[in-house]
Amino acid sequence: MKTNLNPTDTAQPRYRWLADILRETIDRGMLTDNQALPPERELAERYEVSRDTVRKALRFMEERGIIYSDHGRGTFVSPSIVRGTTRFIDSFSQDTGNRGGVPGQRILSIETVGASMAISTLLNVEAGAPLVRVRRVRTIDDAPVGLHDAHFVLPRGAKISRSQIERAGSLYKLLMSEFGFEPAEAVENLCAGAADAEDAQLLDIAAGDPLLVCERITLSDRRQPIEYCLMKYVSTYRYRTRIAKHSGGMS
Amino acid sequence: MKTNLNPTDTAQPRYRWLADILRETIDRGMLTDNQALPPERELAERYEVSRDTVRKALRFMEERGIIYSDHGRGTFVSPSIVRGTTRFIDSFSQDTGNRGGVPGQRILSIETVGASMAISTLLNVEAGAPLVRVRRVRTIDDAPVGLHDAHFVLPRGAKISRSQIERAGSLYKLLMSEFGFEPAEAVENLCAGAADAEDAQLLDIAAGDPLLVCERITLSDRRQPIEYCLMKYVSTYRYRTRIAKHSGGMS
DNA sequence: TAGTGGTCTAGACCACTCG
DNA sequence: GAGTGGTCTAGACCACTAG
Repeated sequence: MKTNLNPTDTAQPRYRWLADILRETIDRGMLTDNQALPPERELAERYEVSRDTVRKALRFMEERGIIYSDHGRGTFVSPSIVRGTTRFIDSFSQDTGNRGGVPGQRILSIETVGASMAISTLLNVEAGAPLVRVRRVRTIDDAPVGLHDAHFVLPRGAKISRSQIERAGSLYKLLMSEFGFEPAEAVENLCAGAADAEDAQLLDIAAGDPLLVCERITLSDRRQPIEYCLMKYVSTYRYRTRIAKHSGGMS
Repeated sequence: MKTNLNPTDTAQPRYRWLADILRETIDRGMLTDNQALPPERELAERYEVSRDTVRKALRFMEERGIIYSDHGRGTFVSPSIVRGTTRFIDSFSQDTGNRGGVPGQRILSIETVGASMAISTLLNVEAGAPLVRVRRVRTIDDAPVGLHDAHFVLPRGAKISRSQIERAGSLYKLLMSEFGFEPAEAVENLCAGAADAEDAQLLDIAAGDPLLVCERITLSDRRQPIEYCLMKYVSTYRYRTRIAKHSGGMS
């Protein structure tokens, strides 16, 4: 059985390899909205893997909103409205890219501040502990759409500079490559707000205009809070998300 | 092996039964934030199931933000900030209940309208096709917090009445029990908006005040769009969501 | 090195859908 | 009834983490 005809075998599990193949088939348009994929047993035979491995690939894709399976009927391609709606961390650049816009940023300030009571509690540090605060204007096609106000803990003595961020291309890439920052999960809290004078000036809108306010806490792989970010978006900005079925009584 | 000592065996799969047990252990506080669960092999032995079944239970819980597993380290209880943050359909009543508030509603109108171009496209019906439109004020502890404006297709000739909704307790329960409405997935689109005169009057705020605007399209099990709902929330309302790690290059 | 989760297999049987 | 996905098993081996 051990056919080593696995062309993309760069330390990648077989189910991921299969998922990539199926994903490409869909992306190429060979399979479109609500069309059925081949049955699991057929995929297993065709790609010379066990049915369990096929199922793992399918579940992997289902979690990402690419396909869905119905008991007794088959497995189908998710309609395009749904596909790609799953949110991931660092959503701004990704979302913007997905929608064909060019994401950009203007760094307003980088400073070390003492943690406020509110933020120190969230980040699980002592009030007054030194935090790095980075404020930025986010842009899409050079138009300002949002303000990001990020607070995070850096290793003692570590510093961060404007040119470093620009060189890395992204604040998060820099934090990950240089400071062991490894986001695993995040919790977001959205609400409506009104622009104050400063927001208005930076976003080129009027004071009092409505804003989408999003607070985020990012957790490390060990589930320690490592970042708090306050984001404010103008009313043209869209936050998309997908809600999967509540398959069971577990809240 | 077939130990039939499965106390909660009401047509429930074994992995769900195990998940329920583990979930209860956590809810009771026997296991708290970031504490390790017993190893998979031990759970398998203790509960007399295969390791694969244990893993299925753990993945089921992980999807719901209750636990997380780290390769080589173990499986741990998610911190409480994260637990219960996963969004499901019919989020309003659930969220409100979770946060200790009493969800309520005031039905403003129930009418049959012709589908607008925008909505007909989304719901995949012809422009002008008859749709049922239900407008409601949602309340928490009797205070108005949001407006829901739902549009959906009903079987030909079917009608819906205020008393029916009130009897069923929930619009969605009624749609599910009486009209074969079976939501499987939904896509939400959030942005900031400003209250117009009518919004303001209904929500007891001032015109121009910021609102959290949320559009939702609900899909059936066959992934046909069955409902469009426009929701507007006052600025004190919080929309919480969890973002899982982007585990892999698949967008 | 010991212990943990991650991947994979081959086969069995059940539950559901649809003609 | 034929075909589909869903559950479950028993065992093997790999990959990662930590003392």
